[in-house]
Amino acid sequence: MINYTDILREHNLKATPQRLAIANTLYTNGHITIDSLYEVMVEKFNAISLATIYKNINLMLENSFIKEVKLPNAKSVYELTQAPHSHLVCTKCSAIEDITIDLNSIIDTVTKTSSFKVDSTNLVLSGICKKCSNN
Amino acid sequence: MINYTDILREHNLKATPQRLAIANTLYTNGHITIDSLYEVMVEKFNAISLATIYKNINLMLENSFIKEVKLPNAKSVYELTQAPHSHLVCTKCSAIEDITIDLNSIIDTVTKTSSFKVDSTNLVLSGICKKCSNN
DNA sequence: TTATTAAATGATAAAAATTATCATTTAAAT
DNA sequence: ATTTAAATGATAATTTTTATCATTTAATAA
Ligand SMILES: [Mn+2]
Ligand SMILES: [Mn+2]
Ligand SMILES: [Zn+2]
Ligand SMILES: [Zn+2]
Repeated sequence: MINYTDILREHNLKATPQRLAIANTLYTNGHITIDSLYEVMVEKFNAISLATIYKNINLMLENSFIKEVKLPNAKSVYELTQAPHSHLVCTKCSAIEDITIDLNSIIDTVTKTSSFKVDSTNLVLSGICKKCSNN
Repeated sequence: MINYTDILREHNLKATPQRLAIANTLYTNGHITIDSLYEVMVEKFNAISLATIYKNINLMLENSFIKEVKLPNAKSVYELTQAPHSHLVCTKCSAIEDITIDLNSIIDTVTKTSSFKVDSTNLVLSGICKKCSNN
């Protein structure tokens, strides 16, 4: 159980018990949908409102405390903001893995060939994870 | 005005006037949201139902006649299925450009370092387009 | 052609997802 | 301890998407 009080405040977010729990849920689960997050949160706060989940997710996104990951053929998942990274998604078991890939050579090529200035990247690779290729 | 009758049928879709119009709208506009597509379609069929748009978009996705492109901080856009390609999105003017990038070296690296078998890629690069960097 | 039929459409209701409102509570700063 | 702006929970409202169903129509074959 990590204490996210200071990090929340650094992102201009009051450190409420609900937000601390959201942060820890994201830390524990890695990537989670709104629905799953709500389910987990109800365990911890039996009277929490779904509106609180939505409001906090939106605020946390605006303040870059979390990031949204849009996946093909699935609902978005949310994660704590970390160093930029890409995602591997298994089409069999839906597992999501983080992976750090150096995209600089690609960005350079794009810059040269299209005169488009790349600021950020979003890469999702779909396929079969290690576990599923064995089973 | 391209005639999409045969191509629709190849995808097991009856060539209705509404579907032919959707296909041509996608061909003309390139990438379009559900809302914009509906607006354009109402011009051509003043009594078209929004349900028809949704049902056709979903069917066309299932039959791979079209693809969905999920963008950061924006609604999904839809496009006719083409050769796999990536997207450039301008954060100033929201313009979307197609770009073909060879990702094989990246896929190879991922396969070797993570034993994950990559089947398909989804890459969106955000930044400033040529037009916006000049203005 | 005309007849047949499964599928598509449009109108609408229903459901699901998200946001707005507001009285009450609370975190954070005095 | 007081103050206050913000957060929460309850709920309504809105938005988005899907389901239902009577009617129409595209595709096939007589
Ligand atoms: Mn991640
Ligand atoms: Mn495209
Ligand atoms: Zn798997
Ligand atoms: Zn631009």
